[in-house]
Amino acid sequence: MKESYPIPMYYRLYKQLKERIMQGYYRDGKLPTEKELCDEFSVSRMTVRKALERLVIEGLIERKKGKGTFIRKVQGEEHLTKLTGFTEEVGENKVKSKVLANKLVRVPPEAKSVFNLPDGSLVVMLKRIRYIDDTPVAVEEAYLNPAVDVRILNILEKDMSKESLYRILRKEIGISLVRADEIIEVAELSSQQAKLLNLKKGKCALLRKRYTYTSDGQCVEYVVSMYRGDKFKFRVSRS
Amino acid sequence: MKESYPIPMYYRLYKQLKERIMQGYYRDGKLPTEKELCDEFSVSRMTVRKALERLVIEGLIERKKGKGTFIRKVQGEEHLTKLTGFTEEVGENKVKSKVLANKLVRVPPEAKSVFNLPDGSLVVMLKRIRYIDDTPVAVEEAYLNPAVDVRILNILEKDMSKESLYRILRKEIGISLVRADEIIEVAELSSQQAKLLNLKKGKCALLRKRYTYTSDGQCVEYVVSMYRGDKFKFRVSRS
DNA sequence: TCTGTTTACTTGTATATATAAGTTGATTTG
DNA sequence: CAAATCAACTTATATATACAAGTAAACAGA
Repeated sequence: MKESYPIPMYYRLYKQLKERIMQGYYRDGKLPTEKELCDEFSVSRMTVRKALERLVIEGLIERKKGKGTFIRKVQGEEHLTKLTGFTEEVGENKVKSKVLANKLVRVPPEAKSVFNLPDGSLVVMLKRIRYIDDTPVAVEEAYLNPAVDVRILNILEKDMSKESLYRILRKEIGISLVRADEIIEVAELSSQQAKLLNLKKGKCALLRKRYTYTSDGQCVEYVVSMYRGDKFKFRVSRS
Repeated sequence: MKESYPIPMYYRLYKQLKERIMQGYYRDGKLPTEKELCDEFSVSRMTVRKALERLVIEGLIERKKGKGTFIRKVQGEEHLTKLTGFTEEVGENKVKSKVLANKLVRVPPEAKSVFNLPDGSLVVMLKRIRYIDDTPVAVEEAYLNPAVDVRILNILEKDMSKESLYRILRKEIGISLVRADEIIEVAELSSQQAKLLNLKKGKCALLRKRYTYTSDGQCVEYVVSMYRGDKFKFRVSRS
């Protein structure tokens, strides 16, 4: 990362506490009080609270007024189940993928500003055809921002025809995905896309652009997906 | 500032700002500075920041150091992070409607079970063409469940070419709409729909089915809308 | 004119402090 | 002994203050 630049204290504290929680340092399931953390790290209470707040948002800890701060047993399960990738959406057993590309490319213009990267930066591009029951239903092009965590580059080495991208980001790299913005529109299949999906050029499809964000608001993923219009519907729950 | 309310100030501020953003109060897409908000609401900067932080997490606003706070609205897209009707989504000044029907009909089969009504019950059906800047962009067929509140029948008497349906439901009848489930898919325009939208039959469009629920879980509205595929995008925020 | 520099304004980080409101256990009181 | 109270803890809310770091426009000097 950008270790040479001054990293905010609350962020370093957040990282360190997260590390400790994941390594089982607080075995009794209880974190020190705010006061104790202030003393241990020689920071003010607000700095401690800001770090703890992030852990709450990620679902790692839970705080109770008058009692203390506790590690959640099912760490963020609820958060994780809501925001899902294709594999989780459809069900692991029926879905297959064919990897068309898994390589470094220059950041595309639509992602440049959300990724907050300079022109010409390299990002991981993963292009896959998605199958359900051996029928091709979508072409998906995902761009992943390695500035969020360098281990994202490890994806290049993986066999992504079997792996779930979101599982790797969450479980292996430990990135907590908390929000996604999607834009859904109608589009016609290009000849290339039509060929990949075994359809005719010009057929209607659902085009979904998705920006996925981590708990600290960094955009880690930009996906452009083309779904067969005759096979797919999107369900949205608003409140 | 000392308030005897049980609801925290930062939360009320967050709610109010959210409301304002939704209503288009900050039309230029820019929020006041922290200082200005401090002065307007007579609170400290931390309270303002805490309110704004929530809006950032929800993806409603975006903040830039040295520049200011900006509303994350992409122009030409529906702004649907809140539960809104068409009028609120697009902005009251630009939208017009033509009423094609406003009458009692038998409950359609897709709505019968969610409305929890016996076969052949009568419901209000409101069919409208929606215009933005005098261009027809959608055909909308709304079914309203009078079992939720009999005053829904009053809609039959209203001139719905000017009124916002959601305003009537919320403000006049006092129904609180809290959740909506939507299904978005691709569809081709029927000859009738094509004629209404001034397009050719068979053109691609976005078909949205929407079920809107009240706070006590009753389904009050079922809407089938056909949006021009070339004019509309749906924006969805997931978390 | 163009190029740095200053200056004012923005958000970001951080400290210190005060008060409120739940929780818990010890202490007082009937 | 039992119940009420109190004291000491916890997190939650809120204020005031300070400085850092980006941004942009005004300004000065070559």
